[in-house]
Amino acid sequence: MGTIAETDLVETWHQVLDRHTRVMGALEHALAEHQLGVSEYEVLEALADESEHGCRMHDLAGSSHLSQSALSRVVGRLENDGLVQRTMCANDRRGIYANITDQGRARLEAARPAHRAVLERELG
Amino acid sequence: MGTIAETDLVETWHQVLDRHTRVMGALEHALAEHQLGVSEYEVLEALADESEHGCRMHDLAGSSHLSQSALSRVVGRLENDGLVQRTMCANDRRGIYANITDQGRARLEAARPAHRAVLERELG
DNA sequence: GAGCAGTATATGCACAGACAAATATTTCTC
DNA sequence: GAGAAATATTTGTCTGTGCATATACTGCTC
Repeated sequence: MGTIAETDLVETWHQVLDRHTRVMGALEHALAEHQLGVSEYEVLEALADESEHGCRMHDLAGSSHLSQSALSRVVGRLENDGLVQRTMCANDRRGIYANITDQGRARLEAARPAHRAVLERELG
Repeated sequence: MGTIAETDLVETWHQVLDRHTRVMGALEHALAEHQLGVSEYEVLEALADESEHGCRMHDLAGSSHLSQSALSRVVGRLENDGLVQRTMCANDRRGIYANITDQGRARLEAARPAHRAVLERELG
């Protein structure tokens, strides 16, 4: 019995891995046509749901599956592309708010159907 | 209705991502104490289930979630560590068989409980 | 059997990500 | 209020991965 449960567990994990790899690959491919990486899309998605003043980097890192340094670089790329703007926080001058720009919102909305289509095809 | 289904789909994907990140991180941490990466462990695991003569690189790449080049490097590392041996195939001299060594089998068995424990804790 | 398409593997290159350290600012403590 | 501990962010560095390419070999076609 113990052996069977163990085997099932490993099998479950392999299935998770397979699904992750498959969906991730398809997303990368689909988003590339919109000049977006998967991480970039996710950050834009998170920022679009935020209120006016944007979101602190720290909180953004918490809600993404990225490390703080990785997030910093993703936002850096997005800022270079004009999709996000970084502004210093007045209260706490350590903090930095990331705001999605109109251009960022437009890019996100342009890519959203392709993103959704992949999830429907791969997970539905 | 369409909107609700769409939201669920994105949420499902985020859950998959979260779970993947969480388990992956825990596995990396647990296997590090056995001087093994997640990919290295998976390849050893696959080779241990193989018959005597090992497995062709090509087939191994197919059964892993890695690209062909990534697999080549993983096996290279494992060979450097003495856990795997590469032998040319006599019939088809393009082909290369990867065999797990006794040392590789020992390392795998040493790490297996930790691997299983993580899966039980994170997926069970 | 010479050449050519197909297959198996390894390598050059570029890039994204993690960890640790550096920098800047706040908050706590005395 | 001065210094110390804590927090937020960026950057240096290293590693693993994918794509494209190079190399080696097979099998087909003529």
